[in-house]
Amino acid sequence: MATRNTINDVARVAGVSIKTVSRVLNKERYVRADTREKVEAAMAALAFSPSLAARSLAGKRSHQIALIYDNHSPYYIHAVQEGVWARCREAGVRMLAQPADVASPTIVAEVGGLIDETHVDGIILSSPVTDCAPVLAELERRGIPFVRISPGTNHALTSSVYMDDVQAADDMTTHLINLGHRVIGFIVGHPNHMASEQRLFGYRRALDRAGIAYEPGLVHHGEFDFASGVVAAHSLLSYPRRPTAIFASNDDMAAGVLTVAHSKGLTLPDDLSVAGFDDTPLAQLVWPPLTTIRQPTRDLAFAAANLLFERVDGVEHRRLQHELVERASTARVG
Amino acid sequence: MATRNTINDVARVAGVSIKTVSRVLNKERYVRADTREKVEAAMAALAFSPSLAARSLAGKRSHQIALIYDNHSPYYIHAVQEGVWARCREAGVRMLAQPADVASPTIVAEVGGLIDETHVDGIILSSPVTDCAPVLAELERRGIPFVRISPGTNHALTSSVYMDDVQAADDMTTHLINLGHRVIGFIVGHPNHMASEQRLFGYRRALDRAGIAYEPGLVHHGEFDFASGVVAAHSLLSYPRRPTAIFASNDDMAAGVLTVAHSKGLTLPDDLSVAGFDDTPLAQLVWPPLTTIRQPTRDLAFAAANLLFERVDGVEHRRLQHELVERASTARVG
DNA sequence: ATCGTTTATGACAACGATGTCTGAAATTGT
DNA sequence: ACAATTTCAGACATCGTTGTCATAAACGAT
Repeated sequence: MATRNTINDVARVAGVSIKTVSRVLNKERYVRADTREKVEAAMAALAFSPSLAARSLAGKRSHQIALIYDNHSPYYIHAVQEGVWARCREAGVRMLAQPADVASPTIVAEVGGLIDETHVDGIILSSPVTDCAPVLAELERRGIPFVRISPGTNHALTSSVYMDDVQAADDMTTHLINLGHRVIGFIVGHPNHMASEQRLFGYRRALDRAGIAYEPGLVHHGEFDFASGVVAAHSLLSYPRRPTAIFASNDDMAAGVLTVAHSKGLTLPDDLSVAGFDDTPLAQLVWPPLTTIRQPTRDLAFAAANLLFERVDGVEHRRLQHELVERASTARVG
Repeated sequence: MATRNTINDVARVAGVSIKTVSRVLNKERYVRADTREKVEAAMAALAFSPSLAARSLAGKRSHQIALIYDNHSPYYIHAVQEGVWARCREAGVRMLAQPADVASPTIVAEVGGLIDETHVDGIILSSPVTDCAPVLAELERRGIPFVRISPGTNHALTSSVYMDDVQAADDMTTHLINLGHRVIGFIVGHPNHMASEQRLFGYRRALDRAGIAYEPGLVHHGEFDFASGVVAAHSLLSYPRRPTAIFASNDDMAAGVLTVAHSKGLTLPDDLSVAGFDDTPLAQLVWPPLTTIRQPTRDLAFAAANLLFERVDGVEHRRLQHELVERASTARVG
């Protein structure tokens, strides 16, 4: 078992001091071009990778950041991890993916422990941890930089990246109205997620503008999962004023609606239009493929990491565009 | 910004030396009960979390392991991460989730760099990295412990956890035969994954046993994704001897079959039975819900981490049971 | 009572980098 | 040509733990 190559080995091979190797490694000034080349050649020859442990212990940076999430959609988490990871890779920084539970009383201790143990240079929060007040307070107290992906509250607090959930839900509702629908069911998302309220608000705003009265019986509460979509769909489809379209706050719940519709023998989309939200891969795997809102999750995550590395002074917010993707699950009202 | 609490602070508060704190932390012998209690009280009072960087630098262990994957199914990755993470949490070890690309020429350097940078104590490989020969050779060379989840080759090499893919595919095929199907299409998985061959083998074995001739035209090659399922389904459904059932090697491809069937106006499952494999959440989100093989992915991952922590002498293999889950996508032949 | 063994604790070096400081060499201005 | 400045490179302390070794206290056997 070969013993690890250290900065000392590189220094010896290159014929310089370890400090000079360190300078090359960190791209510091005051290294002559030919010296740098010698060192780089030595590093390549030894396949040298510096110990993160030693670097974070001695230096001010750990070259690691953490991504904290508590989200039960594998597709969403996957996209977020992918985006953050891609940016970290460019920056030569390691990403620690850390699941959490916003409902747990120990979440603050866990986040604090993570920071103390790993010395991470910064943190990225994804929904709903973005709006977990105790966690935010703890991060503020420690003065550790962090960026939030799609936060719902305290926008002034820190940098964040987001999309306009209100406008997106408005867009979709308007789209359904333009297809002639007047009785439109809506399934709200998980109460932990601030986006849920915002999407509901967008739905109401579009109805208002079109002069359609808001009808509480057409709105059901779900939890962003398939099962709650099924439950909500059953209620909505047995409501006296049966909707001609159902807009679910995410794709999983929309899939639940499709299943109920199929099991009742409805022909889609003629008997019922169904719309989702997020444009996860699932939207294209179901039948009929879902008309939905493309949420640029991967790009939001990438942008969040970018913002963290830029260390912009003060607070900066970046909004990314959503897009309505029309597929076969919606049609002009029959 | 509070400065980090160190082992020195704990030692001062508890009135002992730092070495004694270290002993308590690592559950070493030779600490009197009352001393241990004093130290533990001090640690709790200071909310002390030891620096992983210092621990891995000074000690032989880093309290970190890496999970390396190259898999394009978010559901699969999610389940694997969950399982490994749960076991790590129990063990007080951090999990580094590391995407990789088995087709990349730099994969060995990346894995080596990961090990050198992070000093990980062990590694868990998931398919198809499990069968990436250069990576396996590098890990062997370094003598770092590793466990593989569902490897396809070199079973003698290291410990692993797996399920019986051949038997599972045989079970499903037999199930379809028992429902009266005689013309059964099969969609093979991604060529990178050894499981693909094994599932094909199980399909053929079941046909043989039932005395049904193997017909190459009924077998199409896919890549474990929805799109390739669609392509394969189109071919199969226009084959002269049109199959009454199609068995896809995973759920995503099965979803592709469903979509093609729906778009051709077939009534499911009466006109066509469809079976999947894996029992990812997707299986229940599509219509009709898929009859599939439940692969205990999360438990396999948990067991893999367990095996790694146990450091069993030599090589150990653990097989977990699969299960045929019958849902509405399969029916007796019409 | 004495000795040997086990238990319990601490002093100090070491891990592999970076930060700080110091001084030599190269460059610039006059 | 000389002083002042900037550039370049190394010596050494340091980060927060664990490993090794030394030693004191407690215990058991004679």
